[in-house]
Amino acid sequence: MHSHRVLTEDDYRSSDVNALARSFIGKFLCTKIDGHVTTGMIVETEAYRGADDKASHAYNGKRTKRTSVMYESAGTAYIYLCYGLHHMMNVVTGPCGIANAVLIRSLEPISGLEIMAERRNMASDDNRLTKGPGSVGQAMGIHAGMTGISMTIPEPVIWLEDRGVIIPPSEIGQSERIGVSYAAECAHWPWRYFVLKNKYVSAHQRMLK
DNA sequence: TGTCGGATCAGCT
DNA sequence: GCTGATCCGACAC
Repeated sequence: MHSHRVLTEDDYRSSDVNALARSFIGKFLCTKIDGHVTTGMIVETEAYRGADDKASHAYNGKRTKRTSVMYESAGTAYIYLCYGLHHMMNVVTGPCGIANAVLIRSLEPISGLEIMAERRNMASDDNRLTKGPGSVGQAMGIHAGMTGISMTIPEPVIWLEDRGVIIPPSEIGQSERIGVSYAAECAHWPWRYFVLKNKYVSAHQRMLK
């Protein structure tokens, strides 16, 4: 119950990015930046599949300076700037060279609430502290300059932990992904996973079930 | 070299 | 519910 197992490359290597996105629900995202440790339990994720997913930055094998990180080994952090101000935290998954990724959209804050609140310029009990991917990046001190770093090396800056928390399948909801309406038929793929009724989950109104 | 728009959020109304 | 903030990557020219 109180084991804190850091996820290893094996935990990220499955080619089933949806299974991984679902499995990350209830895991813990942790950062240690300038000596400040912050952690939060993951309550919302989305899967992106490079090969055939028009919502993915790596759709159809697209490779640019930014997206080259997505082709790195499983357990690499892919972080990019969105709308010029939001730093989006993704975990590269799947076999090396397969550009799958899981976007971490929301956390339930667990520790380091004061530093999170300081970074967010809001009260530590505000439920917007780690709600939505831009908020997660800001609260955790994650920025695009960190893209490409490994989450599986010793003493990582960003990592995931399994703390033995099991979210029952009946408490996990599924829906279309947020903000990808441009992605044609892929926009409707139900590749978003979230903890039902959790107050840190974003965009409740778009839930399917 | 220039233009376009996005895997968003907070603060209003 | 609406809107401004804010900027770099991607691609057209």
